[in-house]
Amino acid sequence: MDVKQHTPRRRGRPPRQRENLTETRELLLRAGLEVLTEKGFSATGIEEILGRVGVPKGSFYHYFGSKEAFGLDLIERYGLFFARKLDRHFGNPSLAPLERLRSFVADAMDGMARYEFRRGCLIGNLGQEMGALPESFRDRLKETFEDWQARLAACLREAQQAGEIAPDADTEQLAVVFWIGWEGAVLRAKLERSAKPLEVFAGFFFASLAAG
Amino acid sequence: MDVKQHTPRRRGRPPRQRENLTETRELLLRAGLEVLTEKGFSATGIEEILGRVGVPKGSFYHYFGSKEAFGLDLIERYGLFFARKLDRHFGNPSLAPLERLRSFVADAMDGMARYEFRRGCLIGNLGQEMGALPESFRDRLKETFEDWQARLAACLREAQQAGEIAPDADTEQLAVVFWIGWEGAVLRAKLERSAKPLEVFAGFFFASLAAG
DNA sequence: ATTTTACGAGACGATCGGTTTAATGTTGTC
DNA sequence: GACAACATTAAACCGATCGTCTCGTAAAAT
Repeated sequence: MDVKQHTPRRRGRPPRQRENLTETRELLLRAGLEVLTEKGFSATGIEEILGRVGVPKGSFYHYFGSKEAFGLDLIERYGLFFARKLDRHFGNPSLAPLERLRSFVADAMDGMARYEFRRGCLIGNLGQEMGALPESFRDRLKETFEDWQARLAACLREAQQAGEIAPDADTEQLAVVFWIGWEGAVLRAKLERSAKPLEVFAGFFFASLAAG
Repeated sequence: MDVKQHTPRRRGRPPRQRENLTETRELLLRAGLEVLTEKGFSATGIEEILGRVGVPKGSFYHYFGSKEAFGLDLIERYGLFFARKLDRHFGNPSLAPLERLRSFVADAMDGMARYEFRRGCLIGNLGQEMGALPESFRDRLKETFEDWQARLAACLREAQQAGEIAPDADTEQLAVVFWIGWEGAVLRAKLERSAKPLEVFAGFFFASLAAG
């Protein structure tokens, strides 16, 4: 032991650590998100994504190990993106807790309208497709929902402390219900190309909080 | 006018009118339903369906004009199958109206459990996939949802007349909400391979009816 | 018997899927 | 500047896809 461990000083070009690994790769992920939220995983070919950013096919496997790895990356990325969005709303101190949820709803409706209700939720899309997806996706998708649920549950607890919802309400369960219904509403909104389903579900949810 | 319309008596082998038109064709539709509720439309190849029933490829295009036509046929078929199921429950005179809805929920949960939560709802599946589907599917899917909604709304009206839910409740809207949330719950049930999401959503829905 | 139609069977072709390969470009160190 | 290591990509691979095509057989009319 104790071989000369003192920096073997490898020859040749060193791998780039950061930054530009966030260039082409970044573009691919961004384009992938756009297409997958619209068409799903199995229905989308890798070439469509490549084509959008003008990257040749051979390059894909330089940046990602496989389509599956690309998908997993996308899930994590989208999960974080969405979690930040939630935090932005749920952590807004200038609104009452329930108003924060309302502001998220309005924001999400806006987001869907911006793309004419063609793009949905990546996690919901892949969840539905799960029967045709690599099994490795399942846990990631579940975790993502659990993460979102936890963030919403925290917001609902605040609402409870503020007296906006009944003190005996099960905020944990309510958070679960919200995401179940919300994903259903996103699905319908995509189908009908309308914000109506989102409105209807959110309306029902808030009304139930008030009454229950 | 009034040409001799009296059965031109076509020559050749007549098409099998019934029964056996419910043979190969029927088998293909049945198998198609199984696969599509599990994997969706785009992820499923026609050969997998053929393979399941041991029918050679050439036969497919004898019975169906295209994969798209097959899908449309399947939608109609599933819509009717499900409508009959709804009628069976919602028309059950031995139960109070709301109990009828509960019995449907129990039945549907059973159905999903029977296949270990691998198969979902065809209409929901295709709705989510809409971004990658022939546009002809959209109207059929919407119509199917509207049909189910109407049937549920009728049941809810009966519940209202029976005093099970508030007299000022908007039964039409409630029916819409139910299917939005239910489809979301089916999605999650498939993802988690568990009946929990179905229970949770149904529980919330009924609680809201009681309170609201 | 012969025609006409229904149905079964599978090869075929064109295309497109994800993936691999080997070659080319690039940027460091020696 | 030479060369080693890394970055990038062109081109090919191979299997699967949907849909077509032809051909063979079955069955009922003429």
